[in-house]
Amino acid sequence: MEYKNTLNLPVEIVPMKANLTEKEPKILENWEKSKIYEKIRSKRLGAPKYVLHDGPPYANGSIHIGTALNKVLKDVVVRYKTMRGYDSPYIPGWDTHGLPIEHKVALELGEKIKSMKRIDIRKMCADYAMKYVGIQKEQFKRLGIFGEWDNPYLTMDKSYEKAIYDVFADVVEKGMVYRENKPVMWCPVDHTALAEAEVEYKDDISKSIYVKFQFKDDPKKFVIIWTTTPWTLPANRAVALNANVVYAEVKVKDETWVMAKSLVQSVMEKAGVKEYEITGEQSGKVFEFQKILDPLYGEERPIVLADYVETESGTGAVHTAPGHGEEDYMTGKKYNLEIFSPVDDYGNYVTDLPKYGGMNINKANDVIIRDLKNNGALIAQEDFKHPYPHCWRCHKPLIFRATEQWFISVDKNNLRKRTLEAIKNEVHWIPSWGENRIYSMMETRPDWCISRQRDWGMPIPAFRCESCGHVVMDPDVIRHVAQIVGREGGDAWYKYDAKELLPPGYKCPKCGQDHFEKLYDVMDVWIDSGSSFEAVLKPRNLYPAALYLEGTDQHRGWFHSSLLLGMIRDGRPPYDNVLTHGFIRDENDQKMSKSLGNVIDPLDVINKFGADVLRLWVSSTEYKNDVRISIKIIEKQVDAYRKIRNVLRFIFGNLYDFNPEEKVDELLEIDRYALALLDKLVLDVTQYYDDFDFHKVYHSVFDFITIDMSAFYLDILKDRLYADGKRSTGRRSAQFVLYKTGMTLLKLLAPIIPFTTEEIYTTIPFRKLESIHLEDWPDLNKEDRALIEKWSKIREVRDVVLKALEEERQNRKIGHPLEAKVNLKVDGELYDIVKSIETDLADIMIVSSLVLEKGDTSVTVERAEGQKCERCWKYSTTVGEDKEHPTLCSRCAEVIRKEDF
RNA sequence: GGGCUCAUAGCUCAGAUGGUUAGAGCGCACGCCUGAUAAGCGUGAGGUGGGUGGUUCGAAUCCACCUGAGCCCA
Repeated sequence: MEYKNTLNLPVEIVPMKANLTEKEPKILENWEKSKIYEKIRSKRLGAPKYVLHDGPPYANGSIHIGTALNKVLKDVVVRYKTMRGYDSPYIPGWDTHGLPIEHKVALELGEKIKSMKRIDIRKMCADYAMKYVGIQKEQFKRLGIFGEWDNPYLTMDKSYEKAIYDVFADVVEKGMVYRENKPVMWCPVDHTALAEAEVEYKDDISKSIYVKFQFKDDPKKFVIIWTTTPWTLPANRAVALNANVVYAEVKVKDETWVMAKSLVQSVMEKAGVKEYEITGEQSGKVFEFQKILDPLYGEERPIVLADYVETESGTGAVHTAPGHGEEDYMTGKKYNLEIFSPVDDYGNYVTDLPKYGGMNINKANDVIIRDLKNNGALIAQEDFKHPYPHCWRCHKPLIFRATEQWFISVDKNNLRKRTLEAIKNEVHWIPSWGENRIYSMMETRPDWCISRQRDWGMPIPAFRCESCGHVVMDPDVIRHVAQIVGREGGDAWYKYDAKELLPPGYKCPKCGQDHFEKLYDVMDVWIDSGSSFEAVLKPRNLYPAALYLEGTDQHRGWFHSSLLLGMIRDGRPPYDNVLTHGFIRDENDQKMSKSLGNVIDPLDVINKFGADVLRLWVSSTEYKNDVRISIKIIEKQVDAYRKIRNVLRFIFGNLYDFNPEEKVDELLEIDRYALALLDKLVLDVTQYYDDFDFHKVYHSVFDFITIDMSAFYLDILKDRLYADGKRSTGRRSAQFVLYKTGMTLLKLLAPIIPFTTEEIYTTIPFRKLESIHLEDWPDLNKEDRALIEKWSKIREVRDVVLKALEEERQNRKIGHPLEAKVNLKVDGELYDIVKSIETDLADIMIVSSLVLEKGDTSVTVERAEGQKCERCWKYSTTVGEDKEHPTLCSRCAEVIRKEDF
């Protein structure tokens, strides 16, 4: 008789080879075909809601690893909450307006764009966005993200666009929108405003000059400023010093020049002054609000303080033209200076500017330098090479030029204060430092510049009266336009003329006339996405959201804009919790970049290893900080995946003849211990999911699988499963625990590896539902603490025995542990513990026999007595006793006789 | 330059309130098994806790500074 055939060896139900790249697409297909997501949704209908509101990624390219990280994290949250019994819908969205798309379209069009109508450019932008919405959608689905992919939100949806206007009308109505000059980058050749992304920096040579500004109450005292843009001097409104720099008073002939002390020598060399004397020094602070006279016009101007004034070059003093520089503008706002910008679209001074009106600013440089020389204000001049912004299209130098922009005031109606309080009191920030981060941003941020001189976005619904020039920004008008936009989309602004967009009979509130022109700025896209709570959540009755989950860059981005708009519209944040993740770096902690060649493409990972491997990687990281990825790191996850899969395969392979409906009357102690460990695992893992600590889920499940199951429990179980009678108490007890463990592990892992858990769930014979993702979370049972403690002591004894076995293996006394007989001595409490399971000790150590004695702890190993049983491979003195089965031990002989082979 | 953040074995991570020789898994090395087999089991070697100072009887844990890295501003 071939005794091997009488063993209950595992049957391969779950194949060892994962083959995810082929299986996952098929599972996806099945999900779609059987509408699993819809079934999940309807199963949770009426349950308490848990709303994770999706922040819209920008639709201008394939997904990258960061997007993948973000979406997988969201999916894990949503799947977990769903299994816990919440109604947790996920409505994915896309950010579709904005410069990056318009920029790409412009690149494709080239020169042609200059002759195109706005509405046609917009059409191309919309097409471009739609193309990538489609691409990204498929990529997200392939990652295993569950959501309403057939009904996502797009910021260019008509209904969404209407919601933007509804929010905006509110902002206007509350008096928070104003219009003011602000410098933007301007190309005088293409006469258009440019965004930072459209600017290229290259070296340029500028004329730098050193100019004397006389103190008002001392005609012999001057502050010396330095500038590389003489043409901005006519727009000068102040001189800025640094409060933390020491300024010297330098005697030059009968004059006193003020400049940074550390720069005196170099300035004097440039000015060709050989004889001078430092007669005093002052902190920059003391000059604040002193009056100086402008050398071109003789106007009185204040001295102000600004910490961007540096002493690397120049004089430690600069003039300040708030209409011609970002920093100057900030200083201008701070000191309430005029934002003066006397330059037109073509780079010429406006005609009514005294002295230089109508002149091109490039020519004006020389004229102004000459004038300064003539009136004695110029003390030095040189060429200065520095990086300077140029137009991406015509490659000519740009200028800063103030134009009319729209702003949302952050301080009107106490908005900033109320928002700061809400940050502290109404939102839970995870990790906790997020609160501090967004708080200090909100505390110091300037007013929100919301207008962009572009075409691809939501038009700012402003009209200008053709009679009196009054600019209309009226909430009722906006709501009227919103109705039209709700029907026809933002394009309506370009399709219809002003009369058709305004309410019938609308008259200018200033002059009573009724002829208007439309203005053509569009909104900052942060208004678009920041309005999503209005556009997406409220209509679906999902407001406010439980959670926003994005990268930490969104503390200034989406969290920030959503918060401000939420505070204005509803007086509360649109979210209760904000969870942030870090950024992805390579294994050397460097950021990913094409030039470094360290970019990992999520699609490559999916195509090579499978989405579940990528998701397993996500779950393994402490994503609240930055995380690392590389091929090597992914390959580690492949190993981990194999281990998990193999243990599940072993578990279910031993359950081929198990029927969970049949009662198992009695559990062995070690089996109850295994269940206690499982109970503890479920409790721990649940807590970790609740805390969004997915890496702890990963590690605790993985440790359970490898340490508690594979290396301990399952290894010990083999003899019982294989060699005991098929229906014996021992085998059925083990199978019951395996069944519990297997099903529980599938559920615990389902949010992380949805494909594999589904594959196994639909393969094994125990499935009750159509999909693992329709299952509920495992029950939470308090683990048997005493049993766990008792057995952890037993396991310590086991470690000592194992070590002794290893020694004798090295000494060639034994090979397989079943060749050993162990003599174990322990004392005290430990003896009592071990004694209580004495008959199982040999099996627990996986040796053929074990003799327990009381005494100082010691382990000795000798060759097992008796013969090796041909069936169970244990050594036993009972081998040979049975006449019918002379090569079997008594246990096996009995099993054989009882079972019918 | 400013705000926030991170830095524990090759890798991924643990390590309330400062207190015995800093832990786990993976990987690696060596060995066992060949009835989980492109599997399984055992043993072992790996850490000046980024660096320098300080507080303390005592610090990976508290403080300061420095270095490197990241996000957001300027």
